[in-house]
Amino acid sequence: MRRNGLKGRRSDCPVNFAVETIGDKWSLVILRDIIFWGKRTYGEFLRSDEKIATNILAGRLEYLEEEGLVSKSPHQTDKRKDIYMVTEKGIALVPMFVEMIAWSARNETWQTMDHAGTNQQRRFVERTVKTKNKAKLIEDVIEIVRRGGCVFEGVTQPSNPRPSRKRS
Amino acid sequence: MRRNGLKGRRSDCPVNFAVETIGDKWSLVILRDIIFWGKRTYGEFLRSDEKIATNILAGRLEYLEEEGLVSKSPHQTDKRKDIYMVTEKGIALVPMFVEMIAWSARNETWQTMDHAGTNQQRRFVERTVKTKNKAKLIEDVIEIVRRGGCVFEGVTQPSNPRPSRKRS
DNA sequence: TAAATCACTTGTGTAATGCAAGTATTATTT
DNA sequence: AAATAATACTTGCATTACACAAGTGATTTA
Repeated sequence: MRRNGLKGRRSDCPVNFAVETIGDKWSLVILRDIIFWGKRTYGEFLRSDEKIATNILAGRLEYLEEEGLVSKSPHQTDKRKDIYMVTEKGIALVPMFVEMIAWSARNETWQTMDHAGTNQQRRFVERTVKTKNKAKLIEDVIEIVRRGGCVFEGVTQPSNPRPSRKRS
Repeated sequence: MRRNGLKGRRSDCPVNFAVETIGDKWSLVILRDIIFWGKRTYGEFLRSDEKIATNILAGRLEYLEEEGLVSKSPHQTDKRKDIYMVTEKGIALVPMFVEMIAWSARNETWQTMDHAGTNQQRRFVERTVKTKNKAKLIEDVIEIVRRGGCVFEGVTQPSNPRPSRKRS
């Protein structure tokens, strides 16, 4: 295999590689929206609870596409929209997502926050903590996502209207 | 359990919680130094390959202590130094570290970088990817760290001399 | 006891992120 | 058909995180 410097990274450490590649404030949140919530369009990402700014979202989607973690393709019927999907490279992050969720769920600070989630979410989070077979859980999620599905089905938010300018 | 708002977080999502809590450019690198390399002092962290700036390191150590991920205690014999150790809350991140390492190791961009690591490192990275029993690997690491050890033994870097000011 | 080490702080510059407003294109409503 | 609305952005500016260089005081070593 032809090796090629540090590619602008601070070191060759795999922990550092992950931190530098996906350790910003938004990349994993966007991938979560796709993998767990089945969101696929710019507008759907914008409507997430975390309220990403429009310019940041545009930049992160461009970055994730460059990194090969998501793919972008035109919407079949609506020419205004593009569809963002997670690639195999992005799906490879599922084990990390599961451990991140399990860590948060075991963290007292998270536990003592208010939670507004559905039963479906609560059950999944609990499963990441309690399962005796994490590999199976991870495989299940990967299979669902490979088939074009997502972990929590049928719950994308409707859009809010925007105030209109009066005509001249 | 008494719940208590979002504690300044953007949402109640466990993925977002992890991103906001440890998703900066340095927290996980410092914890890696403790858990994997057995580093314990400010100076040892400074000498890591990633070359963290002195002020950033001071800030991150303070933050990690506040979050309860590391503990700080005076050095037994050298009054200039403090010893930083990983707490149980920090040890709980080991499964995430293992999956991060496995993800990077399976990522082509990382694979085609130059690697200067030791055989010990290479074997560990390979094990995260190839093991049939990830739970065992994780338990092994946690046990070592709980006993005050680290994954890669006996390899902390010596310090470099600093140019001296002449006396008046 | 001078020099070196150590764990920082301070000052300043740059990069990432955040907010509000605007724009071009396409879709929908009247 | 024309107006309105929706969608996916961009632009300009403010703020926060991180980066670099140079110090400082306490302690240890030569």
